[in-house]
Amino acid sequence: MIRVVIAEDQKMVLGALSALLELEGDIKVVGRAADGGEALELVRAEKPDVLISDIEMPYLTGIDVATRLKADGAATRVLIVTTFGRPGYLRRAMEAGVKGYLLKDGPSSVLAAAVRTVAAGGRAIAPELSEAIWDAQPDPLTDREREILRLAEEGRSNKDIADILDLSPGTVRNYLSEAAQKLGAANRVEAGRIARSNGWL
Amino acid sequence: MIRVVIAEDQKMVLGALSALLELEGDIKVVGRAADGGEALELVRAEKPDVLISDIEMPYLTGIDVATRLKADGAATRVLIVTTFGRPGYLRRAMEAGVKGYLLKDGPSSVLAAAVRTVAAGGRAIAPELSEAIWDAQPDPLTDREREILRLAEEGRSNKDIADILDLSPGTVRNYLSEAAQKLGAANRVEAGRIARSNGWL
DNA sequence: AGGCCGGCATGACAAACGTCACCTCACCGG
DNA sequence: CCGGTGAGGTGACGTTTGTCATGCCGGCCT
Repeated sequence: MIRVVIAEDQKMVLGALSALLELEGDIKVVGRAADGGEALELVRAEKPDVLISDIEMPYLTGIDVATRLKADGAATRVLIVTTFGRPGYLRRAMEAGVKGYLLKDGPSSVLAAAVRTVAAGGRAIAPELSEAIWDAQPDPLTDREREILRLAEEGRSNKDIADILDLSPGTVRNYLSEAAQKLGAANRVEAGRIARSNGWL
Repeated sequence: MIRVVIAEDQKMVLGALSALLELEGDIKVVGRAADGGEALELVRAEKPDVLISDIEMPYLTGIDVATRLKADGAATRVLIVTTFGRPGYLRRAMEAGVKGYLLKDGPSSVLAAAVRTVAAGGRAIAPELSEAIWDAQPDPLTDREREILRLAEEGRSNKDIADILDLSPGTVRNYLSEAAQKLGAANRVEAGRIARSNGWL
């Protein structure tokens, strides 16, 4: 019997995925979490064979959880199920020691199979992504650039950002200009979109 | 036996929701659609008691589908299940004659109950929203403003937008300025965020 | 016909942005 | 101790935005 914990912030989806897996004779859902913190606690307490997790969750993302479990040296294997096929996400997930990465766009029938594969020590990557990982350039942004870009994305002015980060407005301009160049964008808005679509924000 | 069709573009979630409902003795899933067009065809063919639909779907949104069914004079009642609690969406949904509106954030246990309520002719609105609908101001934007704001959001310059819409750049600036004032925003980016978070884009 | 929009345009001005060259200073590794 | 190197800053310059007042025109209402 494969014991799994599921983490997913949309409770309706969490319940539905549980129902889906409970239909399988060889899989047992031993825990449900609606955010990253809960997921981590549950895995530590239950030591399931597999953690199925979304990426975008309050407080701790699925990748954060995977990173901490890896640091723990936990035996639980992580299977990410997410909406976003962004190469940057997949890359970071792999670096966090994740064993499986599926898209919610994909057929639900593959979920149980992926759980079994991962529980048995294998890997399960959504086919549409297994190729994309090769040409996934690494994140070209520095931490500062990322931070500033995130604020710029929210519609804040250079001065606002400068106040928040305790920098000079000129420095903010420089970082933003640099980021835009790296990303091949004509302005902050486009830069934000490009970075986000690659999973770099 | 309540016959339902489910429309949801994330196939994994579609499968999971089906599984969840199939567990109920009195509900039968007679069709699954992964986009708005399919959903419409299926409902017309199957004439189910209830259509459970997401809003954001390729080609036709859940609200579009509801609008067309209303125009058909179809007996099928529509239950929206979506991620977004945006007042504007709920408002538009109600205007499209939708009978139920749930959030994916809510507990999965309410889904079956909502299906029964709606099938019986009642209404099922997520409690966190039933109040919000009262103070949902109507969309203050004109079509032109909306159109221009959408392009501005993508990082395009006034000149780009002017070329696309065959207007003068000055006019574009004026519309954007007007939209920002209406929305209480300091710039185009903030305006875009505000409009989007209200479901006006 | 007269009046009143709504959609579009212009011109002017200030503020915010994007780009570049160049500077400081702390730190780190020979 | 000296030469990188990297985070942060400055100043100048041109471009893009945001704001406003003003004007034109084609419907539309009465």
